[in-house]
Amino acid sequence: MRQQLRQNIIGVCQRLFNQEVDVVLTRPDSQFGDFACNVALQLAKPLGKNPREVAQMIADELAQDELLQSVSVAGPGFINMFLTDEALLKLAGSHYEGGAGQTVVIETNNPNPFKAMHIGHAYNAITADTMANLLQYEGNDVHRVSYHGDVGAHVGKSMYSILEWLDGDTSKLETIAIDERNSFMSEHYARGAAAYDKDETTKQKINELAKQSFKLDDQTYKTVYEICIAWSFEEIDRIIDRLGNNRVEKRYLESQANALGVATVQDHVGTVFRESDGAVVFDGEQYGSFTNVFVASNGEGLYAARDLGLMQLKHQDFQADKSYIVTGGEQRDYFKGVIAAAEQCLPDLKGVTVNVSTGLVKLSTGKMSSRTGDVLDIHWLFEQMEEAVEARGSAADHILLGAIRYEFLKVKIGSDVVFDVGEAVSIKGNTGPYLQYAHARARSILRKSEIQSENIMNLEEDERSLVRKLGEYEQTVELAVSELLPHYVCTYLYELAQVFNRFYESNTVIGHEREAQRLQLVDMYSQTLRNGLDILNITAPEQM
RNA sequence: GCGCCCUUAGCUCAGCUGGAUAGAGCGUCUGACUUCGGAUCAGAAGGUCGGGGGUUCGAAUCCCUCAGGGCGUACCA
Repeated sequence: MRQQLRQNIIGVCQRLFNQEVDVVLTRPDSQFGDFACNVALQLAKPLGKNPREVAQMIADELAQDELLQSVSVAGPGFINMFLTDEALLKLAGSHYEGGAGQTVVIETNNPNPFKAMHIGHAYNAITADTMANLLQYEGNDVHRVSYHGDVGAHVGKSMYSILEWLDGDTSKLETIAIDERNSFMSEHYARGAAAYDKDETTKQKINELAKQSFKLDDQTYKTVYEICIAWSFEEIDRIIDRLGNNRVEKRYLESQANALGVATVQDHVGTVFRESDGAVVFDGEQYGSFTNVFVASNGEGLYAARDLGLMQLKHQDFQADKSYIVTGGEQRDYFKGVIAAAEQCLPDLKGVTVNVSTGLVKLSTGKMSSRTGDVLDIHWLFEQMEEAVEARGSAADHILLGAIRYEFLKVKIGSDVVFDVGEAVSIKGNTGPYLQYAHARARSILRKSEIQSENIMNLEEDERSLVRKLGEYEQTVELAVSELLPHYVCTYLYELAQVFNRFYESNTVIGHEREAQRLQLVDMYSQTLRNGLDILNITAPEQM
């Protein structure tokens, strides 16, 4: 429908001026029209004509178009178009059709075991999972995976503290209740991290324990390590579920990726990599990165080498056309280097891996997630949200979820998120619960009416503005999908709900002479709302 | 030092590949309720789009420069 109009305009320009133009239909202020385009401004220069004159010529031709009710020229040479009611209704009823049909892998969460999940992890997981939804909407075969650091320095730190606490008696672990495990782990990590900086002997000891995470050749170590890993993954699954995310179909571990990554690096020393002070490094400067160590001078693989291994594991499993890795912005330059190195070692993977970087999560109270403070523990967030939701008289889990998810998703990926608990659950303004309430309200009207809806044909003024907004949905989803940015959907849904609430404020549905027709509008509206919320994995409730 | 990112209303953010009077929410002030669910709606105040140049018919958007902030810069992940 939109494409048809676009083609018609291209056709007109072709006929009139014999010019190939790229027509972009924009949505102007509603006073101007349903669509606008600026082709006349583009054409004026090559044609050597006055833009308004060109616009008028095009407009005169377009006036014949059966999709259009009226066409006018305004400003410097904009062509403004109003659709016929029929065309507008058709547009409102159309759905975004994808069609990419590629195979895609995306990491939708990657918290490390032995550490507590914090708000940053939640943000990352929600963002990535919603991106995965968008990729599915596009028609791709999407595989959600995760990747976790089960080896290395942080494991050494945790193990140091835990082993010291156990003092040889591994059965002490059984005394830790399920809901205490998360804080148990984070406390020991914090203690180990503190000990690491204390003195040289402890540091050596922890480094040794970190090494053991690769080998697991000590029986006590192995037993404790495996229990803690299991706890961590149970906890991660619980939190992922609670956040409303989809589970992953495959979980990758750094320990699995390590050997393959190191071998790949060793195979390319002298060509892609070079040796320096006994370590193997990649010079990433020309790729916007920096010189980065892939294999340490002691021969052990580092994070970068493991990423190289991981890319190959994913490729073996899925042969994906695209592979998305969603991380914090601080890893942006790092990934430029790793991806450049990977493409040189593994030509099959050229153009496959994409790193999407998110911003930091800050709290409105001013504390930042990079701090080690436990106030940013994910459970703390849940508690805060629960309290706030209950204080407003609604304790439903899906409202809490809608509030959290929407608060994260409404900001553009890449900019920092300032998370304000009070605002997120306020149920007023641009929030998840506002949209959920809007949906419940619309459904309530549909339940309450006792007559059948009828096809609406011509539109009254207020009805028209609602239908116009509904007609923007398909374009919005297309934009969100093509740029992989969920916030477009959020912004649109909020505006849609506002438009409806305005309509509803001054137009009755039930009992009105146009009740049957308006019921159809309410139905279209509630479905659009639900479809949009589905993309965000936010429940559209029947009532609240 | 070098590199990347950011700077829009008091606060938190949008602003669609440069386009028409720069838009929302929160907060503040003023209104609308025997409510088809007021968890709503209407209105007001509030902006030299960090500063300065440039390109263009036209710049919050592109280029240069300066200031301020964040992140990254070799064996952490």
